[in-house]
Amino acid sequence: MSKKLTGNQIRQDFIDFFVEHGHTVVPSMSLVPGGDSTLLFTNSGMVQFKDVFIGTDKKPYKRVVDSQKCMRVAGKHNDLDDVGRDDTHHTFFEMLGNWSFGDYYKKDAIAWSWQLLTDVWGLPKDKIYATCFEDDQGDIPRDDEAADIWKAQPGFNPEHVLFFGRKENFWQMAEFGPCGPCSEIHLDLGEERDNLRGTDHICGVNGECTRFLELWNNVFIQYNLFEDGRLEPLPAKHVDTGMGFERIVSVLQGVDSNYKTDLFTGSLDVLRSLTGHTEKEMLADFTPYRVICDHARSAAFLIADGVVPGNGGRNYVTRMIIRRAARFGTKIGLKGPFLAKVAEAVITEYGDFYPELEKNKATILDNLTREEIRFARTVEAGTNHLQNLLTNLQSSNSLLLDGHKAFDLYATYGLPFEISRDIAREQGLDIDEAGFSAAKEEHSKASGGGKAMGKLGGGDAEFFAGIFKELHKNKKLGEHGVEYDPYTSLKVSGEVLALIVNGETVQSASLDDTVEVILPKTGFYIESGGQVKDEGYIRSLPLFSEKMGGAGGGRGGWEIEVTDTRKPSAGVIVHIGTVISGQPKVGDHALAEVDMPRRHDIMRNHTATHLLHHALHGVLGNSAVQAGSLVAPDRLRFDFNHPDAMTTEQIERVEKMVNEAIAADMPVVKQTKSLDEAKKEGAMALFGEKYGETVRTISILESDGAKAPLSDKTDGQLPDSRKYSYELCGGTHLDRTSDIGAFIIVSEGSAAAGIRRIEAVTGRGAYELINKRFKTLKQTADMLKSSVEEVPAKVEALQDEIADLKKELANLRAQSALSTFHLQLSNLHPINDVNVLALEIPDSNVDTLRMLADKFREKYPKAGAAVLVTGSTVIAVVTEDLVKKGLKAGDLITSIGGRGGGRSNLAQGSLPDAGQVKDALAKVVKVVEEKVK
RNA sequence: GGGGAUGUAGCUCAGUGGGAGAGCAGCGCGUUUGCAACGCGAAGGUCGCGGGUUCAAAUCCCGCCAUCUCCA
Repeated sequence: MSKKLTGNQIRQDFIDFFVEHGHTVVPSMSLVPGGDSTLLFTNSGMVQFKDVFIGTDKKPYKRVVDSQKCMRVAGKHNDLDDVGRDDTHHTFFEMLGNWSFGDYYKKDAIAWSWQLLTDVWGLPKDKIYATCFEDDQGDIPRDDEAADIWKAQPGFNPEHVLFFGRKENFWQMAEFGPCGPCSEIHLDLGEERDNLRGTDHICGVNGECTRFLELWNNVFIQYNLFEDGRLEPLPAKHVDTGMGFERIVSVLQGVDSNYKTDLFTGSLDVLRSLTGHTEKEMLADFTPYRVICDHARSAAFLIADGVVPGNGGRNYVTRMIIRRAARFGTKIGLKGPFLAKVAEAVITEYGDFYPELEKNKATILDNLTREEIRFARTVEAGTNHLQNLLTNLQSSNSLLLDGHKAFDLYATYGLPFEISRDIAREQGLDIDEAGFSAAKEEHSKASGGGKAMGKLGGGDAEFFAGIFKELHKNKKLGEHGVEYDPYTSLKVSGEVLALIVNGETVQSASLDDTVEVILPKTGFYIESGGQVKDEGYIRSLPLFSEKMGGAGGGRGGWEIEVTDTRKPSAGVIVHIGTVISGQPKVGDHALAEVDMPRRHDIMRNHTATHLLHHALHGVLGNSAVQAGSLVAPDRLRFDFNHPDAMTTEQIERVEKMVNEAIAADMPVVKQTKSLDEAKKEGAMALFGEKYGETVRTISILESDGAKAPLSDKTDGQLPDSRKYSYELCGGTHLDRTSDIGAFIIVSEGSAAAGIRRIEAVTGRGAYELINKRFKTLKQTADMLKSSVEEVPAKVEALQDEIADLKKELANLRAQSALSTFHLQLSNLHPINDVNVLALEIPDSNVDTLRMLADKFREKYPKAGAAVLVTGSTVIAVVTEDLVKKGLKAGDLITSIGGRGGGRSNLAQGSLPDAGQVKDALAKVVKVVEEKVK
């Protein structure tokens, strides 16, 4: 520990050490776990190897070393509010790990841990403790093997082996399945690091204070736990280790806080330059600094992995993290967006090891600033609402703001509780915190707190794994199981290996049965990467004899219509369909044929999707990355990160670019190569997608090489031409872009906050759309008696004409109404000193009647009453002095047989029977006479 | 995925079933001018979209869309 290592060196030391011991370096998987819907974020190193331990995935290597990005933020207890209040917790952290998949075991794992910690990094041997497993329930044997290995390490104090029970030292992934004992390495940091010094507490390994630090966990996966409680040794034993990167860095740099390591120095310096605090001032109120640095780091990594702030799921977590950081920023006097500056420091610190940060720098900074601005707006609007509430509170002589109301501010207007409380307290008021919590609880329940997981049970997988084992044993299937080739084998013949009806294996199926069929090989595409599954047919083939009237036609011939294809378990692919003729039997020879026209439509849409993706980058910039995709036969849907709606002009440019690429007849080249190589060449990979070691790449080439390869190749050089688009993709694609035919964007809209969605059609779909639209247009042109080109001008002229006519008509009607009205007005004879007018004005409307009513009142500000009718609409107006005498306008309407009401001096309604207008009007005079008598 | 809120003039918003408004911006005219402002006038609206209830809907109910927001 003489010279101080940097964080980056420490990470590299770890990796180098295990590479020297034969490990392969594997890059961290994305924070968004691919193919695992049960997990919000990658939360430990083992996530990307989970399937290896379960046995459904195999890797080409047996020893691996990595540093895995992890997020722990939305667990059972939402501990986000606690992160940053102490020196060890983070939302984002790195987990260093070395792995053995059925290769080395406890002996090497422990010895290497010891060597790395003591020889390479020089930690004091007498301060290191190791815990081993001893079952507190007495069922599982004590892990003496590990304990003995520890005691044999040179310089290790044998008394430092301690035994703990299931809670501390037994690891299981789930209720059942692979599991095993683990051995943790703890470090005694010395008495001075005991935060509970002088109090009565357990001071030891797994104790209560901070003196002993858990550094590294070595998990030894050696058992398989069955549902009946049976524990069987696994044939292949694994090692899974994890060391908290930030912890080891703090130890090796001799600091008492993760936040005092050089991992955070850059961020803290930026922050201090913004606040103007000295280091001493900063440490005196360290929490805001810790929160901001931690959250800025998390947000930067999340956005780099495509998780932009939003209002649902992972995106929501990103938003909460950013907003919490922004809130703590105001606590140390920061005004306006500042997180982008902190994130820049994060990118500088981590960019070398995690190139995705550098690559997405602009997106990261932009998203942070946008979210801060959005948050500021939300807080301002929320504060206005709060102020209204507080003002009401003060005028009602109350001091405590109702908790439900405060929660409403939070849940509906997004104003954080702390901000509400601070503002209230500034005004000598407070908020009912208990009521707030109660409301929160209610809300949490109302929005589906106890929602169950998806239907993805493990039972299916076990059932099919059993079938696979059986078929493998009988040499019907190789060790890789059913051969899957959706690219070149669209017609495949083979023996029916298994039939499953109603969840049970059967020897034969009958007409109309829904059946699952396993064949040795298939070309049916399994839904993946947005591309939908294939449909098609499986038909019986005559086995030995010559053809008997074609496939499915002969005696014993049968046919199954395939509607779905799935991979329920490693090595097994099932075709799901309905028997539409005959009786399929296990052992029959069959031909599986993909519905080719449908598949061809899908391929057009998939290749077009890649062209669209590229065009979006060209028009909107590289931050417009894919956020979701659907490739169906009749349409394609593409979601991508973009903050604003696209303009019509942008949409047109994108559409044009894609169609130009189609017209250019570009070759589409499919290759398989190593993930590393593809990434190095700059192939676009998708967030949240799980890739194996070898990947399939789709390149669309800008210019046509003379002998461009047109089908899958596993080696060889591409012709010397630039790549127009280059993506990792397992989907099926055309050989040339011209095969797409045409590409039309049908709609552009919003899919979620910050995510836009484009829907488009190609090929046949595009033709149908064009045809339909053209027909409509032609029809319109015919109706307008114009050419298609002249339609817009014609319609515009028509609209203008209609508007003019409408105005003119309205004027004429008003004039005519006015003249009728004036005529009557001048002939008015007062009855009992009241000027009564009852008048029908044909072809008028409410607005005109009102206007006339006003004129009436102008002329007779006193002692006037009028009823005006047009069609079934009636308006009554009465001057104030008469209202006081008891004549209300609404009553006037009802008393002449109408329905309606309004204000006392002006009412509006209708006469139910249009034929009775004259009678109704005749009544007016009588009613008025009656009332004002 | 679920709960809540919002959608009215170019912008910020008011308008709790009966005459669509204010402030700012923009336009015209005028006064004044050190900067600037002030006065007057006109214009600008499918009240998000679609149904329903009602004599009558910006307003009430239902559905959809969009935006904001919380929860999982």
